[in-house]
Amino acid sequence: MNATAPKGRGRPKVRPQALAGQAPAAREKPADKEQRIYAAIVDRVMEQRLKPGTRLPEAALCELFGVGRTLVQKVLQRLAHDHIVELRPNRSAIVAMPSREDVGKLFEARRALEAAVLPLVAAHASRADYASLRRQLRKEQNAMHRYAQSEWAGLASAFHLRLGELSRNPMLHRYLAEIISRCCLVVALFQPPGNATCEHDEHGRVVDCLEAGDVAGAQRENDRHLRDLEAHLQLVEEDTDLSLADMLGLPGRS
Amino acid sequence: MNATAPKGRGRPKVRPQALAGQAPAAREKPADKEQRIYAAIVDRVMEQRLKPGTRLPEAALCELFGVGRTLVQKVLQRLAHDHIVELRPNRSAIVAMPSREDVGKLFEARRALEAAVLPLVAAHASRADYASLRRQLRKEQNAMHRYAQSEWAGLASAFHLRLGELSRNPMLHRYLAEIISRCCLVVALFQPPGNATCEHDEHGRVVDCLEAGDVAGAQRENDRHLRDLEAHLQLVEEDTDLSLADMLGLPGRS
DNA sequence: AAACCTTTAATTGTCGACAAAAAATCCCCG
DNA sequence: CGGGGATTTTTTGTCGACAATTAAAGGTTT
Repeated sequence: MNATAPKGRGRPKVRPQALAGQAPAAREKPADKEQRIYAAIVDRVMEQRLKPGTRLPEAALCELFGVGRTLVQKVLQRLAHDHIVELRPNRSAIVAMPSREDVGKLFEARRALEAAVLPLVAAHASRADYASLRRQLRKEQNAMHRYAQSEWAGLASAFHLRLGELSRNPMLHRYLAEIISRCCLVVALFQPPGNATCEHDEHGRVVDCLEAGDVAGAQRENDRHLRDLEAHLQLVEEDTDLSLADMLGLPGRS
Repeated sequence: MNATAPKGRGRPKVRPQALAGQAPAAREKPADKEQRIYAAIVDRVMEQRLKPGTRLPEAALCELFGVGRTLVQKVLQRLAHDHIVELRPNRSAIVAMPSREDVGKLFEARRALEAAVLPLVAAHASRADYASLRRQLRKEQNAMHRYAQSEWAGLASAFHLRLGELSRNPMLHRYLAEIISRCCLVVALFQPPGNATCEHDEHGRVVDCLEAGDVAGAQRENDRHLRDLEAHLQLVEEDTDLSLADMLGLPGRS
């Protein structure tokens, strides 16, 4: 028996993957431990380093973050509530894998919610808010032109997230944040690397309309933008059903 | 020392209140235990038997439902995420007490969300759906005319909830459900008993517009209905701050 | 060689235990 | 008689322990 080909019985051991970036050096407030773990996982999902379908065993997370299972379970519970992870009974939690139907409903909800948010933004936003929005927009374009995709993906999401924040409504902001993080998941799932949607400053046009007081126009532009985004997804899914159907439909010659 | 006036030291014992209706007779699926507890508490809040500010100690819930603290904590976590209960560090969880500002934001979010949902309802609803909606409406009116307030409150909420369901969008449905349950909380908090808002079939008019294909009209009617509802709240709050201010402002003569 | 059964380890579900924090009471002192 | 601490009790925060479930590999039979 050698190490490369374990011949022992039972289930093969899975090696805990590198996930946590920073180790907890000094003692921290006990209340924020949970938030730290939650944020760490969400960030990894948003920047697409944690791909959909990745298993998240509790024990591994415990070691990585240096906490007990109770904390990890609480975090997983919250992540599951936000549909970031999928929680199956008596099975490992996995990063959520939305189905094709889910994606349709997800974007439908996003369009509806952002359309509902825009009037509030127009009503509440001050000149300084628009200025900071423009600043963020420039950073975004900068990243896009540098082909820094992973960074750009985060910034593009941040724009929409900021819109939710500018609505000055905590609940709508939270809902939008949840939907956007799910959309990042979908992009990671359906968009092979390198295929970035080259957007021609669609965000900028939304801000233009907003600042000019044209709410309906902003809604129209944003709706079109989101539909573009959805349409550019490569709707192919490496499903087990598909391969099984192939194997059954064609009598294998090997 | 007698039982009516405990003179022992330390914190006085709190008696667990009657909360759980049915005892778990036979063994049930372990997966649904959590759902049962969650639903039980939400129901009590919706029917306003659990009033805002009521303390919910974990140990009491454990005894009442016959489960360990882990389960209870999971449920409380979920309830807190939905803003049904408020979870303060190292303190008992209490049924949420939204502030006056929260109420404004809450109704703002509700108006925005329902307005966003209505077009989807009009797009997806079949004739049978409208029929069942009408049936529900009649039950609601019946309860109103019988002055069965607690029942009516539940049915009135159920109407809006059903609208979310008819949008055929699980996310928007869930968000609306969360907002509506919070609104029930608010009504329980700001509306003294017996003061029911006598609505003149405002729900019916929404359905009329919807069935006639007049989405904008439905949105207008619903928006007005919700503003009415908010306006009828008695914006008085028996706050500890208020009574304290009273005591400090007026030199007591007793 | 394919299907079935057995074995084994991984993994979650749930619980009680212990420590820490907070609140209410009592005691002491002015 | 009132105020400030010490004390006790309650209550939550967190953890490891044990049982139950699931998945995977090995072995066996046809």
